[in-house]
Amino acid sequence: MKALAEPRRREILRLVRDEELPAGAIAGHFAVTRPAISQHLRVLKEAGLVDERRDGTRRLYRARPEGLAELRLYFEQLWDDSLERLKAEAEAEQRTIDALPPKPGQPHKEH
Amino acid sequence: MKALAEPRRREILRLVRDEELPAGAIAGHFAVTRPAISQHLRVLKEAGLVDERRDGTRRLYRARPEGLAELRLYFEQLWDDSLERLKAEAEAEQRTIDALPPKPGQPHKEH
DNA sequence: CGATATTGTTACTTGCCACTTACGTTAGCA
DNA sequence: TGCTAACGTAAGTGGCAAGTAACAATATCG
Repeated sequence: MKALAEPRRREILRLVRDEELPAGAIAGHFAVTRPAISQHLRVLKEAGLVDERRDGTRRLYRARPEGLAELRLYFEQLWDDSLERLKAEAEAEQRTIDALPPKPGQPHKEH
Repeated sequence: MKALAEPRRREILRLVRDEELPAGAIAGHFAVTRPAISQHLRVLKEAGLVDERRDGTRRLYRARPEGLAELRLYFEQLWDDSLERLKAEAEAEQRTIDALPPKPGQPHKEH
């Protein structure tokens, strides 16, 4: 998640999304030095967002679809949970109201 | 996107995901001071991820589902494009192979 | 084996961000 | 009209992260 916070890393990820690219070619697309791109690639690799393959002295990078899918799932779950919980909570509250007619204060709802 | 990079902000967002909470109650869940939480809330508000509502001296915060949906859409698009492009590329390569039967070396796929 | 090319790694500097302390603001109440 | 409570805001500090320069590692070619 933190790996995607950096705009440059998102650009890199978009570059290697379709085709496998060597580190030098990736660095050629930006106005920063190769070491900077190399570090970005390491962050992306550790985050599971890109795959590295060695070919001679070069290293080819490509986006890892599973990593993207994982992030997508995270947001989907956050969103769906929001709807589900809202519904479940409304129902539970309704049951509480039905069960305790004269009680004025809600006992749970803690933190 | 950068707003979600901070773990504490993700926690805050999860807290106000279901129920509306005043700033003090939110700060009570963490070991940091209220001003820190206040700043986090401002970032989340500017990112369109939470809504603020004033009630007397208090300010109530709640997650904004549209903000989450937008982020989810971003990842979905990134993922879907990845699949589409991968398929299109595979088909294009297949056509290339079909078109040049006696050529020993692949013209593209440069390395 | 020596020379070159491609890349990663380390040490360092710079800039941003999270946090705290102190102060300002607004609403409710005696 | 004061007094308090619940916030936000401003200024300052510490730490992490991005970038650069110099160095190290590995493979290819003569």
